[in-house]
Amino acid sequence: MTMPKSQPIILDEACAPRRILELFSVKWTTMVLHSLHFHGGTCRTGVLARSLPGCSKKMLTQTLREMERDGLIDRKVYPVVPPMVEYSLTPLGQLFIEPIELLYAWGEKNAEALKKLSRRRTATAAQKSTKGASRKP
Amino acid sequence: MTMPKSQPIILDEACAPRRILELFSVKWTTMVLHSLHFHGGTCRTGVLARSLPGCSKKMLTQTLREMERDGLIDRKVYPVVPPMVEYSLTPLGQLFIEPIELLYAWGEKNAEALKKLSRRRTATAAQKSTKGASRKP
DNA sequence: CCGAATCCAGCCGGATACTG
DNA sequence: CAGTATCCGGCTGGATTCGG
Repeated sequence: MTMPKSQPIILDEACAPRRILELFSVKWTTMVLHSLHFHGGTCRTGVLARSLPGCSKKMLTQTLREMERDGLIDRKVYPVVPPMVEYSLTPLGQLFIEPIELLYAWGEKNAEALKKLSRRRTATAAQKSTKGASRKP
Repeated sequence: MTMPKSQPIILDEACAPRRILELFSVKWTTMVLHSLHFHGGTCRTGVLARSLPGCSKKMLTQTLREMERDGLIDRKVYPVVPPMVEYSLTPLGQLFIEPIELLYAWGEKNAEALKKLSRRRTATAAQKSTKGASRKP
């Protein structure tokens, strides 16, 4: 009766599940959380960096800043020389460990089936047109 | 003995769990899978589009193409007019439904706690320098 | 209704150099 | 060691237009 004939919007931008899927889609975030957890909930910048091959220093710093702003991690600077900085999971960050580790375990369990997933550049890499370069001759 | 003193790389680029986290980090992919599942495993482009507010047509098409290439979905074109195209989950795609729905449910269950996650632009939006624009006046 | 092609501003993200 | 600042090529992705 009151149901409109059109399809309902099932992934409203504000709903919690969608925000989760979006958080998971922020590059490096889940991996940082996983790595932090793996190291006991706290670890230094360098260790974090070394555990994330493929993530540049710049990317790592940016990600860490964002995560700090979002309340997922804490940053503690020790006034020593050479400098030492430790990142640790906040309670909110810890909350995410469960689903992340679940996903992680699921990945291990299904490693075989997942080999079929071939290339995975980063995202969309399909709009290379046939032209190459001619913009400003 | 053979263990090196340095920290091990725990998220090697080739390991299955990492590839999963990366797949989840590809914008729209999990949402498309979820939406497809929600609609019974198959649905038309338009319905898909309407269920993903915030996703432009172009993005949707690109994502669908990538997913098709990766074997996550199938695309079927009906030679009718007006055109009708249906996308459906492949067995590989179906495999992902379980963890995605788990995550989805987890999000609903923890909706309260997740409200703390404030802004979530898209990813990194922190490198705005102080300068603004002067390149080519 | 579904999608391809084109245009193009704006950001992404690596490399590098520099501070403390 | 940790982080910032700057340069800058190239991809991202929205808007629009055309086609069946």
